[in-house]
Amino acid sequence: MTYLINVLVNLPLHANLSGPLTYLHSEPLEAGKLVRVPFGKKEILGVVWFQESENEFGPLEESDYDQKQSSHQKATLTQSSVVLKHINSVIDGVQALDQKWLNLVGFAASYYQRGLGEMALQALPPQLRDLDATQIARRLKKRDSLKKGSQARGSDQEVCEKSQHTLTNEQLKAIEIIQNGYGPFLIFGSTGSGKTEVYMRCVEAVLSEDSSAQILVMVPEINLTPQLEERFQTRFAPLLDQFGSSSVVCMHSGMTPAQRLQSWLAAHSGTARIILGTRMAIFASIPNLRLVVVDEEHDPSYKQQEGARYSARDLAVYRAKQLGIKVILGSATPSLESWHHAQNLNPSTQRSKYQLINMPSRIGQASMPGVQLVDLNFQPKGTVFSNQLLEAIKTRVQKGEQVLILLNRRGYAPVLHCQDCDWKSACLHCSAYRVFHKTDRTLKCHHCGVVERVPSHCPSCGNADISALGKGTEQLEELLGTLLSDVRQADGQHLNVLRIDADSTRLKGSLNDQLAKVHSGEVNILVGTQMIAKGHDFRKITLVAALYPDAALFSSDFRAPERLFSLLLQAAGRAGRDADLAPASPSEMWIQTQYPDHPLFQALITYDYPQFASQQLIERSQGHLPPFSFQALIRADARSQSEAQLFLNTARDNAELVLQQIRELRSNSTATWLLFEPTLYPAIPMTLQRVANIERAQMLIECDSRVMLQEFLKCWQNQLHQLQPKFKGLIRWVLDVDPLSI
DNA sequence: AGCACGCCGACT
DNA sequence: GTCGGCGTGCTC
Repeated sequence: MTYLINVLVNLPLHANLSGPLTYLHSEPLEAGKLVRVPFGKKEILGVVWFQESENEFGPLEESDYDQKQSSHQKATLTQSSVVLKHINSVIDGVQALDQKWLNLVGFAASYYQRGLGEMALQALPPQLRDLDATQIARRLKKRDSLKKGSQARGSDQEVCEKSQHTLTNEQLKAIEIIQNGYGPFLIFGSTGSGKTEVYMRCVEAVLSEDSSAQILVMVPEINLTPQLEERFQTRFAPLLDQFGSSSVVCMHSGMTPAQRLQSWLAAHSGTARIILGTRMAIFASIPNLRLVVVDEEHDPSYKQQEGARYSARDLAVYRAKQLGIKVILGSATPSLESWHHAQNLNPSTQRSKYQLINMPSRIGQASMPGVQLVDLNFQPKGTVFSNQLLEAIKTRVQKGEQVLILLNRRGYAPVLHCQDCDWKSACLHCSAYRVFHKTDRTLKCHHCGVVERVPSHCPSCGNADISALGKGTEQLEELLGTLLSDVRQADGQHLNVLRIDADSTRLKGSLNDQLAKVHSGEVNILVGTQMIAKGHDFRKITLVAALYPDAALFSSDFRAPERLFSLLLQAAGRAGRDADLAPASPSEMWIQTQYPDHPLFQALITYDYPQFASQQLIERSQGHLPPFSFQALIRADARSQSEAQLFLNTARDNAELVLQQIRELRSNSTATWLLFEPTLYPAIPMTLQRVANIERAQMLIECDSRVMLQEFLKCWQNQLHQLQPKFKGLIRWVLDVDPLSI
C-alpha cells in the first residue's frame, strides 16, 4: 500500500510551491511526525502536516469521511503532472509534534503572512534540520545516558525547601488574583517591586498541582537569561530532582547548536519542566504547557525583525488562549497595546481583555530615585555634563557610591568633519555617517559595516585639522577621566570609569566580566548604551544620568515617546536598589534636556506611567493609531529609490482591485468587519534611505479591523508576487504585520 | 530560498 | 581554449 502524505518543508511563500508538498509512503503517518524527504538534489527535514480531510480544529464531519478513506487508498504516482517522490525516512526517535503546536505554527504563518513550511521549519532547532535519523538517534541516546546520570545525582539532593521570603501584601494580592482569575494578566509593577517572586510563586503552584506540568518563561534578552536561570535552578531544581539538571532549560540564539537541540528535546519530551528563553522559545514544543510568563512584555525585542516578523508576546497570548492556560505579562512600563487591553472594560462582560495587577511599590525602604531635570537652554552651547550634574557625580563617587551614565550612541564621535572644505565622514554605501572609533582608530559605518582606518588628513582637501562632531560613549569615558582626574575615592584611589556597549562586549563572556567589575565595586562610573539600562541588578548605583535623550521626542515614529519613557524609567530603576543604602543616600535620576516642560519628562518626574499612558492613548486615538487601528508595513529594496517607490505605488493601485474581489467574494456576508477598509498611504523613502547601496522605501497600511487587514493582506500578497517580476530593479519586498517601528 | 543549468568576458 | 559572472527556472 502506498499513502499520500502532506509534508511541510522550508520554503518561502513566494516560491511557486505554496502549502505542503505531497510525498509517498508505505504507511499512513501521523501529523507532526518528523521525516527526511528528497527535495531537488538534496535531502531535507520535513514535518508531516494534516491530511486534507483532517480537520485540525475539531472532529471530522460526516462529509469529510469519504475523502479521508480515498486519500488513504493506494495513490497514483503522479499528481497534476508532478512525479511524487517517496519519503526517505521517518525520525522515529522523536515523538510527533502535537496538534496544538501545529496549530500555533499555522496561525503564526497565516497571521504574519509567511509560508507554512517556512514557519514550521524555522521553529525547530537548526541541528534537527541538519542531522539525519541515525545521528538524531545518537543524540537521543546521549541524552538518555545524561539523564540517568543526573537522576542518580538528583536522588542524593535534599528535598526542596520552601522559599523563606516573606511576601509583601502587593505580592500576596497579585498571586491571589492570578490563582483565582483566568487571565491574561498584566502585572504593572515598578522595577524592584518583586515581580519575579510573583512569577516564581505561580510557577511553584502550577508545578505542585500537576506533576507533569511545563512552564514557559520568556525574557527579552539573552543577557538576562543566565541570572534568571540561576534563580529558577536553585529554587526549583531540588523540587524537580527526578530529572536533575535538565528540568530547567534555556532557549536562546546564543547557545551552541548542540545545546539548543538538547534543550529542545528536553522540552519536547516533557523532561524539561521550566523553559526559559528569548522570543524564539515561543515556538518550542512543550506538550504539557500549563503557564506562560512574559517578563518585560513591552520590550521591542519580542518582535522578530527579520524573516517571519512575529511578536513572541502576542503569540504567547494566543498560545495560552488556545490551551486554556494562564499567561502573565509583566512590565513597569507596559506596551500601550497591553495597557489599553487592561483598561477598557468590555460593556457586555464588564471585564477588560487583560486583567490588570498593580504592584506600585518597591520592596523594602528603596524608592525610585528623585528626578532632576537640567534645562540645557541655560547651559553653554555644547555642554556635555552640566556643572550641577558633574558636582552630583563627584559627591556620589566620593561617598563610594556608583554612577551610571546613559548615552545611546557608541563610538567616539558620530561624525568627523573638516572645517576647511566641509567634508564629513559620510558612508559611500549608506545614507549615514561613518562613526569615529578612537580605540581602534577607525571609521565605521554602523549600517553596512564598512571599516576604514581613520584618515590623518581630510580626504577631500588634505587639511590636517579634522574635528570630531558630537559625542559617543568612548568620548564620554575619556571626558569623565579628565573632568574628574583630581577626584579620589574615599580610600584615596583614582576613579575607575568603565564603558559597556556593543563594542566593549563583542567578545564572548566580556559582558559578564565587565558586569562583575561593577558588582565588585571596582568601578565608580559606568558609561553605556541602553544595554546597561535593562534588568541588571546593580546594588551600589545611586545616580543615573541620561545626557541628551531629546531626539526621541520629535521622531517620526509615533512609538518613540513610549520607548523613551520606558528606557528612562528602566534606567532609573537601576538606581537605589539597595534598600540599606537608600535612607542615608536617596538616589537620583538626572536628565539633561532642552525641553524640561515636555509632558513626557513631567510624567517621569512622578513616575506616573498611567498618566503618561493615558495622554499617549488620547493622542493615538485621535491619530487613529494602534491600539485603535491595526497596521502593516511593506518595505521594498531596490537598485534605485524610484524603482522601490514605483513598485509600492503600483501595488497600492492594485489594492483597490483586491478590495473589490473581497467585497464580491463576501457579498452575501453581513460581517461587520467588511465595513472597515484598509487605508494605504503613499510610498515614502525609509528614514535610513540607503544601506549597503540598496535603496529602501516603505508603505504603511492601516485598518480599523484586524480581520479585514488580514483578509486584505492575504489576497494582496498574491498580487504582489505576480507584480514582482515586472520590476527589474526590485531586489525584494517584505511585509511586516503589526510593525513596531515606522 | 537554494541550487541547478546556461550563455558571454578575462585569464592560463 | 577554460574559469566564472549572475540571469532564469525548478523543487512534491
